[in-house]
Formats: sequence, C-alpha cells, structure tokens
Amino acid sequence: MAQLDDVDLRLLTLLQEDGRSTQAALAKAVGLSGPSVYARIKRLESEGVIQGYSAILAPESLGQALVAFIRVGTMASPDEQEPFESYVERSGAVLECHDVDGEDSYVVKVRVGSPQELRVLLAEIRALPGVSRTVSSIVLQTVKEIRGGAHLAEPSAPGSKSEA
Amino acid sequence: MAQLDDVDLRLLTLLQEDGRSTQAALAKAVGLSGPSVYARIKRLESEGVIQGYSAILAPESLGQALVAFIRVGTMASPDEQEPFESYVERSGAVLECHDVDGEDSYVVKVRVGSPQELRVLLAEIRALPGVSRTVSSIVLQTVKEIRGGAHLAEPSAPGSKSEA
DNA sequence: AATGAAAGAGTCGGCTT
DNA sequence: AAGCCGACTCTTTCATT
Repeated sequence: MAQLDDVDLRLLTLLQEDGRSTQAALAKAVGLSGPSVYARIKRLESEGVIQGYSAILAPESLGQALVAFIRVGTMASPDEQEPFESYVERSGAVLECHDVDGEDSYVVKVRVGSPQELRVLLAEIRALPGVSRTVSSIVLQTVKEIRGGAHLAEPSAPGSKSEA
Repeated sequence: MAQLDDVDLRLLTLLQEDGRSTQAALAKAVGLSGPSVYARIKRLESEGVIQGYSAILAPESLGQALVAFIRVGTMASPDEQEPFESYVERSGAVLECHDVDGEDSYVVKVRVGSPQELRVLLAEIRALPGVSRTVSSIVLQTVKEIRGGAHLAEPSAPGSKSEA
C-alpha cells in the first residue's frame, strides 16, 4: 500500500492546487529532478491516491446559479431505497448524495438554474417510492468551498509539528 | 461576456472528466484542429469559465475517512457571525460552509480522520461566540459525489448502467 | 535518483476561407 | 472573424549511469 512521504504530500498539494502544473515546475518546487517526479506521480496514480484530474468550471457561466441542500427521509426497507439512489445517480442536478446517520436518511446537494427547477426536482424526489420527507436549505452565500474533496494544507493543526 | 456554443460545452465536459486531456485528443473529439481548440480553451480560461485545474485525491489515502455535515444555528446579530466564519475559513477540516435559509444558519461539510477529531471539532464550533446549536450527520456511505461543482455530462439515458 | 536524448504536445506566427 | 497549417519550444518519457 501507499506510504506517503513528505515529498509525496508536497506533490499532492501542488497538484491539487494546479492539476496542470508541469513536471518541471513540480521538480523545482520539491527539489528533485523531472524523472523522479514523473515516477512518483505515476506511482501515486497507479496506487489510486491520485484518482484523476479535472477542470474547475464556474457554475454561473453554465446557468446554474442556485445551490441547495436537501435532507431526505426514506422508509427503512432496503428495497425501497433503490429508486431513490438510482434517481440521484441519473440526475444531472445532483452534485452529491450521502447516506447519513441520525434523523435523516440522505443529505443531497443539488445545483439548478432557477427556483422553478428546484421545485420540479423536489417534486420528483418526493414522488419516488420510499421517500417520506424532504427538508430543503437554499444556499444564500457560500463562505467556503474546497473542490478537491480532501484537504492537505493544514495551517491550524493543534499540536502538530511544522514542516521540514 | 461568454457565449458558449456547442463545441465549448463539449470541451468543458471533456476537460471536467479529464483535466489533463491533451489538446490533440480534444481536437479529435470535437472535430477541430489543435490551434482552434487551443484558442477556445484560452478564451474560456481568460473569461473565467474554466477557473483552474485540480488533481482529484483519494481521501482514504490521506487518513481522512470520516465525513460529516453539521448544521449550525447562530444568533441573528451580524457581529456575532464573524468568529464563526473566520473559524471555518481557517480550519483545514472544513471542506464547505454555506449560509442557508430556513431553520439553520449554516451547513458545514467537514472531513476528519476519526470520531475523536469530530468531537473536538464540534466542541470548538459550539464554543464560538454566536453559535447556539449544532446538529451533526455522519456520512455512512457516499452514493454520489461530483467534484467539479458544476455538471455538464448528462447522458440522461433512463435506465443506463454504470461503468466498472 | 540524476543525466541526456528522442518522441510528442503546446504555443505562436502567418495564411486561407 | 474563425479555423487550419507549419515551425519552434517546452514537456513528457525512457534508457542509461
């Protein structure tokens, strides 16, 4: 399995910030030579630490201005959850869907172009078999949003050592 | 401003799926020549439609196994919200923080390495001035998670099967 | 892990429609 | 105005030390 050393973490941080950073720039940043960096990145890719690369797009430019979180309650029977999960997989408006503990069954993050679209989306979700309840929270302002899904740069770890 | 034609949308879709796709591959896919694709991508970048590129990292490989959504209630006075927003900006565990309407004030998405870290995080949040209430939902399973933040690729075939 | 070389891609001018 | 062509530069990639 993957044992990540300090250089690996540095490379991952840089690639998370700029996925198109050239190997030359990476090599200079970590103090190694091109081929070494190349070998490390290939290793990280094949080990699955780097799952891929993606362009970050501006949602507003694509006519998707409205973000909302929807908490969905479903019936307990597992058979009844398949229509719901199948729906969120197919729907282009659904950015995320997580099975959670607690009072709700799912937390769903959606992005749509208008309140009307959200209304349609909610109606569709409520009409799915097994769905018993939905509670929506429309995003008024996004305070923070990290795209990578994983953080690496952590300036505020209490009790952690500083970098080399 | 940006007027996106069909080719632009195609390029954006491809780049969202693979941010390191070569211009040659993109050119072949959209039926244009290399320089044309190059010009379009540069235009999309300078217009801000493409905000950047990022490597997608596997959270498990980085020792961050536990994801949770925290709904936070705060006092109404705006002065009191600054400590909270300042905290989430600084905390490396906070992936997202959205100001929402409805019964809660914020929806916060966090990623930590262990339940203990989550406990510490919650205690810190609750100790912030202005925070009146927190409700946590621990993610048991992620059904869907799109990293880009915006969707484009929509096969929209009802009953389509997933890939390997 | 570094060096150096070959293959390929990105980049920029100018030309064509 | 927008796309193609061809040349130059830089990056990626591989064999060798």
